[in-house]
Amino acid sequence: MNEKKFETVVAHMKNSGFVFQGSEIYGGLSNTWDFGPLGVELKNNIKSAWWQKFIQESPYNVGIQSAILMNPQVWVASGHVGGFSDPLMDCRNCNTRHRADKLIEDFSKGEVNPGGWTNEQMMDYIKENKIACPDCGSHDFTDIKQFNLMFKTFQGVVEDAKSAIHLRPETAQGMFVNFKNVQRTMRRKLPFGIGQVGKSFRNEITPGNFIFRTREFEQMELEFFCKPGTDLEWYAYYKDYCANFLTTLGVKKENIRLREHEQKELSHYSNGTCDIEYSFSFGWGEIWGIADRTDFDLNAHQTTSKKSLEYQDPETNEKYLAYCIEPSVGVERMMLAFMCDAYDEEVINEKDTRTVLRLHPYLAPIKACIMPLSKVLSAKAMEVFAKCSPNFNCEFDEAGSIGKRYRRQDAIGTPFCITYDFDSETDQSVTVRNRDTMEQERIKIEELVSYITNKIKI
RNA sequence: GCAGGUGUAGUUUAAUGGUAGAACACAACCUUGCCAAGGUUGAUACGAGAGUUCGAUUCUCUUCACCCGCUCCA
Repeated sequence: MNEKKFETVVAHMKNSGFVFQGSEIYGGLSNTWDFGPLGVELKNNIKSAWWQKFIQESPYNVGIQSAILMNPQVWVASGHVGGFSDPLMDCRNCNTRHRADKLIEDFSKGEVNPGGWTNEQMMDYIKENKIACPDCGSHDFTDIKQFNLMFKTFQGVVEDAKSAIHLRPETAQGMFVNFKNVQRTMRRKLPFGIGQVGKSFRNEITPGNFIFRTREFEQMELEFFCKPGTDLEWYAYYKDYCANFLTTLGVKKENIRLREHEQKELSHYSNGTCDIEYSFSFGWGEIWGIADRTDFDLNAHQTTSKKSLEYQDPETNEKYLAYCIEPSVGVERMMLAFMCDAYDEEVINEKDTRTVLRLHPYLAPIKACIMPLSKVLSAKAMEVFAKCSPNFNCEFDEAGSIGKRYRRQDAIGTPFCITYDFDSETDQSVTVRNRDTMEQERIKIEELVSYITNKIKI
């Protein structure tokens, strides 16, 4: 996607009620975004599509909702406390940023491991060995600063170290720590999965690209547990399944690719990781990460909590830790991909273009707009609205010419426009116009709800 | 966080050391009977704060936000 189109899509989202800048009347807050009336509908639809496809329709999977605030030990076990804190410093000469530990590792060709060092130790080592900036060769570094990806806050009224807790940087750990609870209460046998949709928080050093990388975001994660040895099978299955999900709901095939991580890129615990990337204007951006995490997480929690998280196979009675396949996706990123591929400007003639948001009907914020052909028909048309509104999200519009009202709905992705005209009273029917085919159909008012309902399913 | 650029109605923009015009969009009324028609009227802006000045949207500083680059990976 080219930059100009991306900017157009972003402008359209801001102008039509999908996204607003966060805290706008106070001058905003860096990289925060509020979702407007249309944005929240779209997001909700994306989330319920995911829930339907990954939880509801799956014979294996169930959902949970775990707390955002978790026991600090969770983040010790997951590696977020130790591993997600990077010692960073800037080169004053060329304004590039570097990880101090990486510079030292690279300099010593892997012989020195600064893993447990303090900032002072690292700084001393860099000065003693005259390590230069890899980009410009100068020696003018700022002091090392620790960046921890997790937001810190305090539980209780006293702000002391004992009550310090973190906002979760991912939802996954909520599933791992509830492995036993879910398995026991839902009487699950392997394989089974636990899914969750919810907010996560990361104090990103470099957020940006509109809603692509923000510090507060929403994830849809599935932790799918299976018997060791069957993991690669499930890994392959979910790669396909996730890609299909995207294309079914309107992402163009040519705009996504599956990028398998190379061996050296893989985490030490992973048997395979694959990113589903979308071609944004700023390059290929990851929207879905599918990883074979082996038994790393359950093992880590078992060790740290000293509670057994083993599964006892009911047939063989053997005990083992389940392996885990994790497809993890960001709601906002997915939303951005859907918006980019849905946005279309149809040229009618030299002077006139029609902006159409070709969102999948399931995702469309508004499913139908009911409009009276003339204002004298408003009261009758309102009755049609009242009939529809309990079943799906719809809107009533009587302002402006009929053509203008069609265009307004096209621009926000509404798949159906329902016109109540002067014949409607006598034939008890309305005209339903389809956004994509532009075809019009005469539908009996009493069949209207089931007609629309059938067309907005996945 | 560092370096560079930007900041005028909802959007796109014009002009100016003497406090702002326009187009589209929006609202009301008239008109209109299935794809952005027309008319009348109306509301809405100099990102915020401080300084220089008789006076600042314009000059200076600070701050905030946005865009581009650097380590990130939903």
